[in-house]
Amino acid sequence: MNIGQAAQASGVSTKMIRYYESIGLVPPAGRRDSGYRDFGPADLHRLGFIRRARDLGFSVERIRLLLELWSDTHRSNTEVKAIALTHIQELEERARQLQEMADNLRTLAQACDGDGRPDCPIIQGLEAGGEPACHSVHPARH
Amino acid sequence: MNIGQAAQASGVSTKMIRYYESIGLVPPAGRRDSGYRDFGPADLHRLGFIRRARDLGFSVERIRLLLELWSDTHRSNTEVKAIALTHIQELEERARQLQEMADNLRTLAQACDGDGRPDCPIIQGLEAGGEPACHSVHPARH
DNA sequence: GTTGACCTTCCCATCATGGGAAGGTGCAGG
DNA sequence: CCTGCACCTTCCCATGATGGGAAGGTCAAC
Repeated sequence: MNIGQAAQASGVSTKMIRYYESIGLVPPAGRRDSGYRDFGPADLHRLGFIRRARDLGFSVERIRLLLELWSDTHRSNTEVKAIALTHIQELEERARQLQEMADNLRTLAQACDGDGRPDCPIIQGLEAGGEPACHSVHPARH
Repeated sequence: MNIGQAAQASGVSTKMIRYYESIGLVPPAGRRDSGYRDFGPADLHRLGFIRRARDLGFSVERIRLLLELWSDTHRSNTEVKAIALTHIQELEERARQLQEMADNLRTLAQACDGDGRPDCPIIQGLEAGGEPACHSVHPARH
């Protein structure tokens, strides 16, 4: 199977398949005499695993861990679950931060009539935004 | 005022101040005889505007628009509000996608006991994840 | 044998940010 | 005056995951 067909079957682009090979996330594909890569069912299986993990937002490095656990028949599901729970927390933290930005901006936007006059509370909020909007330092606080 | 002091006062790192200057987001700072940049109150004001906009998740290009509107005394607040509302939608869309990933993963994780056995529904879900997971919806990268 | 679709490698771009090297400036203490 | 240290300058490189595109080889159908 050529790389294009493997891409279509797995849902991973040809660019990404080559990239994953280059960083060792998948083993080097077999080659035909022509130099073309040749993919078999096991390769597709692995690529599908990777794509589903990416669809769930896992980073490449986390996927590398998951792949190791996948191929380890003596793995403990405790480790897998720990990775998953950590990832869930990170996803929710990022979602929460984005939503917080949206909420803050909406507060500003609600004060703006948008009626065509030059007067604009949104601009004013950015201009002199009260406090330094507690950003960089300690994101802990829960 | 040196760049380090401007950085502390505005909450924008020295690296970022130079970068913003290089891409024309802020005008070239004045220079002393030594070649050191010299920042005045107007520069700090602009840097503070930029930092607050970034804290709200605006991209550099959007900030460029906002800065133009800021300096345009005849601006209409309609435009500003339109940018803000568009941005709110994008933020909430991204937050929603992240939360959806978290929810999907949590569904898998809840099926996993994490009791130390090799059997793991999370790995199984990644391995044979049913549907091709609807590829058309990517996390938006602007 | 030609054509067009596919493959190969290699380099470059993104976006916002930081790291670090090599060298100049400024100031305070001996 | 000299030394040291903290700061400044520019320049290059790296990130993470992805795509674009060029230059050139391969394959299959007509």
